[in-house]
Amino acid sequence: MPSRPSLVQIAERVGVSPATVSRAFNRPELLNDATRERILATARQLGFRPSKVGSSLRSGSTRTLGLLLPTMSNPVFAACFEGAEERALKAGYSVMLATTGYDARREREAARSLLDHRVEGMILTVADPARSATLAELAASGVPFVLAYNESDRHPFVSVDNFAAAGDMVEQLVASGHRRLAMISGPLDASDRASKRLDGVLDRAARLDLPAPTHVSMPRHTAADRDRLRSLLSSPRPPSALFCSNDLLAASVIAELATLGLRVPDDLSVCGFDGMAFGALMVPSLASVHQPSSEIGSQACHELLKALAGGSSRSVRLPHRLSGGGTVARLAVD
Amino acid sequence: MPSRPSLVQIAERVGVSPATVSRAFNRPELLNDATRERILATARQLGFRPSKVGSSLRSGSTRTLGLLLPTMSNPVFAACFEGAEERALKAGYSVMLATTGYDARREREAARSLLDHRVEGMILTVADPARSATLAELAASGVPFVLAYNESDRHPFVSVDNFAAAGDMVEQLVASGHRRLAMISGPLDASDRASKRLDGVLDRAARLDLPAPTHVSMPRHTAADRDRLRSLLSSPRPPSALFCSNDLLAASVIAELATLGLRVPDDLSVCGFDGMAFGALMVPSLASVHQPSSEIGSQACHELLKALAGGSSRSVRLPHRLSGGGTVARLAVD
DNA sequence: TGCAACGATGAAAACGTTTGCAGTCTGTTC
DNA sequence: GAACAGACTGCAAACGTTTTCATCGTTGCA
Repeated sequence: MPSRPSLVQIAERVGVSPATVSRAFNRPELLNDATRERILATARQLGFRPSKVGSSLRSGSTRTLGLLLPTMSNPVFAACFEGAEERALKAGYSVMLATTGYDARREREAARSLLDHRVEGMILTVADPARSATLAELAASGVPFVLAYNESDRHPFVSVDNFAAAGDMVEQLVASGHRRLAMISGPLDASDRASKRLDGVLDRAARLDLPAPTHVSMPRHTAADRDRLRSLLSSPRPPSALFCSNDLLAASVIAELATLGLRVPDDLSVCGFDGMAFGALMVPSLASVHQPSSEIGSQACHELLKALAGGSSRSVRLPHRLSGGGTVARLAVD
Repeated sequence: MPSRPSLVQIAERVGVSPATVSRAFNRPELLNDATRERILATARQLGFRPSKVGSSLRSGSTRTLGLLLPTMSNPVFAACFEGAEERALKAGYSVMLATTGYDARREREAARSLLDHRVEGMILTVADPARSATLAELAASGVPFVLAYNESDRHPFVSVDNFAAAGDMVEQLVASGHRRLAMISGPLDASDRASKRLDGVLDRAARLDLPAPTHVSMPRHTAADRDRLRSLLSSPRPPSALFCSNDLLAASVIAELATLGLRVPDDLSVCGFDGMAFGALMVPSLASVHQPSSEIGSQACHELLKALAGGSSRSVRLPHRLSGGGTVARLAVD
């Protein structure tokens, strides 16, 4: 197993200068056809491919983007990744991915590591853009970045309008005859999305003269806590519909309800937020606010690339869409 | 926005040699306390962090691993990624992730790109290790790699024993009173796992004197084709249980069955393979062969790190586990 | 014939680090 | 007082590229 040959060794072998070998790969049109072929043939034969490490150093450009997302276990972020990756690939960029597990410390470390690798730009989702140390550091570093899913008035982002979207779901629940709602979320301080969605729910409920929806916060983002769920349902006038701040949580809620002997939607309606592909496969299918995750990723990447090309990134709000599902019952009017 | 300072500029600023600055970060114990502090302070103040590009070039080590997986939309691979990432992180490695979308061409391009970036090792899942051009190239390159999910007698891998695992599921189905089985998979030539699982099913069925299970191949890995499903069920003696070669496919099958008016498990039993976390949240919960995806990722990474440390990687078969679920009915004996 | 322009290639510097070797102190030991 | 050890730091080369500038033939044209 020969240690990878370098451009210089190819040059020696072929009997040309390193510059010429370099040109054979980067500016092939500059070379005499015969020379070029001779070089490429030798390169192929020896298994040579130019090292990006060397070229990054010399050119000052790594052609690599950093992606910093909470977790890949949430299909929303997985889709976002794929959207961004595809877009990056088309533009000739590679992707370094790091996950934070919703942990601020890991988030900071990972961002630093990405910067150390000299990624040229970054796409990331943080807990709360207003208080994120990571974001401050990133801004100070001068490396362009675009937020995904977060909303911010200080930094470019790509997301849906969480406030409005949550409100629209309330409206749809009301249209189905529901008036007593509850919002279920994970820890609010670890997700500005969840906060915005809750605000949207409360606001719209108020406008529609609904009784103020209860809010229950679960200890984890994507798993329902059985006791808190039970206590919510045993209140004097329990909700007829549970709006969960994300789809995984909704699925978990439904599963917990089943263990409590409650069937969805017959005994209780449930809906989520995200529109993950999987929701459509559930039986009954999960009602949700669909956000175009893959597009969020690709758009974020697109905006980032604009910045890298010397332009500047704009914030983008992509349209959401209510995807009705079998988990919300149509109630007879009181 | 000041362009990132280099180690040399810090050196000048502090009034020491570049070597000393380098040591402040890599061998701090070598330095006089005062010097070290002066350097680190200036570095912090100017926002300097040593560039991995420079150090990779000089040291010949990028401390980066490549991950090449079919898709992040399948939670199995997402979990595998997270397992590997965590393990890599602990060892001080970063991760470059690329997805192939089950496409051989993209697979090859992505592998090359990772090699160009001089990843020190690679973890990957290919369609069929025996015929993979990517794998051949990779082996020729001399970069160590470990297969995940694939099984091979020529390359190190980490996976479950697909043949045996599928057989065990057959056994469990039989224990629940099922005798007429069907296996549903995606395109076999794009997944050696699916093939092995099918073999396992056929083999065990034969041993148990079952009627030979039908096999239906769907055009896509994770989506059921309605027509093929219908034609399977309208055969003279239709199966009572459908064994799907992965969980996403199983979920899709269940959803399709629902649109055909068939309820699971009352009218038909369904089970999958993967044990994705999500299956447990389905109602009823999805019966499946659980493979420890996160551990597959971390073990693969572990084996890879062993190779990088000068040792060699061994193939590992991790234990599978049948996770009984509500989607398989317990039939009365004929 | 002379000169410009062009095509093809080479020489060398530069990118940001790391590290073996050598050097300068200081303090210690006979 | 000399030799020496140890602590600390500097010098300079090297890693694999890219790119500017220069060079050398050739060709086209006046």
